[in-house]
Amino acid sequence: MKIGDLAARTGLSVDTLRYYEKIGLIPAPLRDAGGRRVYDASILRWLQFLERLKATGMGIRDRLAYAELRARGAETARERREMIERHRQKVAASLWEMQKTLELLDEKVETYRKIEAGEIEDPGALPAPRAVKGART
Amino acid sequence: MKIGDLAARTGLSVDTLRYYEKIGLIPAPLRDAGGRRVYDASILRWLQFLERLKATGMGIRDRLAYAELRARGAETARERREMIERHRQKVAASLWEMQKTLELLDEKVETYRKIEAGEIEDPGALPAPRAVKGART
DNA sequence: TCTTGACCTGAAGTGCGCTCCAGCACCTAG
DNA sequence: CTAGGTGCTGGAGCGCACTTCAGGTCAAGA
Repeated sequence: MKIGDLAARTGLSVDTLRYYEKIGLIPAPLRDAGGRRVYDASILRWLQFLERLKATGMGIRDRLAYAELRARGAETARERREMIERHRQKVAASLWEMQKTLELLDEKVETYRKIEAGEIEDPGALPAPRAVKGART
Repeated sequence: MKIGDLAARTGLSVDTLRYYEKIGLIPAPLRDAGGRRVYDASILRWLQFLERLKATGMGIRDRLAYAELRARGAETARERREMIERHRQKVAASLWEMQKTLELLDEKVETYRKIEAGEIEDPGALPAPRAVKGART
C-alpha cells in the first residue's frame, strides 16, 4: 500500500502520515525501488487505535510515549496498561461531562423555543450595566 | 468583584479573562475610579456555560459567534437554538465515541494483564518487516 | 515518447488558545 | 509614608498539531 492509498483508507492526509512518521508515532515503512513508502496492512489497526486515543482527548505527546513503549515490546506491558488506565479515567470523566452537557443543551433548546413562541423573555439577557460613581468609561 | 476574584472563582487565569474580553467572548465590565474591572456576579453563569461548550469541543470561533448572538438579545433566539442543536448532535456523537473507546480501553487493560501474567504474547507486536526487492533503505 | 500525477525532502507557515512580559498606576496595610 | 500586592495596556511568545511550499524524482498510461 502506498501513502496515498493509506491516506484514503484512514481519512488522514498524506502530509499528516509523513508527519506522524517523522515524530515517531508510526514506524518508518519499507521503501520500494523508487524510494516510496510501502505500508503493510497492519498499520491500519494501529492508526485506528491512535485515532481513538486522539478523539478521546489524548494529546500527541502521550500518544507518542505510548507508541514508543509499544515499539519496545512486551516488556513495557505494565507501563502501557497504566497509561491506558489513566486515560480510561479521563475518558470516563469526560463522558460524564458530555452527558450533563447534553441535558443542559436540551434545556437550552426548550428555552429558546419558548422565547421564539413569545412565551417568555430572554433569561440570558445581559443586565443593563448600572453606573458606578466615578467610573472612568 | 475584581478580576483576581473572578479568576479564583472560575479557575481561569486573569490573562484568560482579559483575553476573553478582548475577543468579545465576555462583555466589557464597568470600571472603578482607578480604571479597574468590576464584575457583576452574573458573569459567573455565563463563564460556566462557556466552559461547558469548550469542554464539549466547541471552538473559540463558535463560542464567539454564540456570544455575539446572545449580546443582540431575544431576536437571535432561533439562530442560537440552531447553533445549540448542531452542537448537541456533535456532543451526542462524541458521547458515543467515548463509550465505544471506554470498552476498547477495558479490553486493552485485560490484554495487558494477560501479557504481564505471561499468559499470552504481545498481540500488538510489530510484525518483523520483510525485505522488498530492490528496497533502498 | 511524452506528460501527468503521485511521491520525495527539508523547512517555513498557520490557526488556535492562551501565556508572559515590560513598564506603569493605584490602593491599602503596617 | 512606604512597600507590596493587584491591576492596567499593548505586544510578543509559545505549544500543539498539523499544512503548505519549493524544488525536485519517478512511474505508468495515452
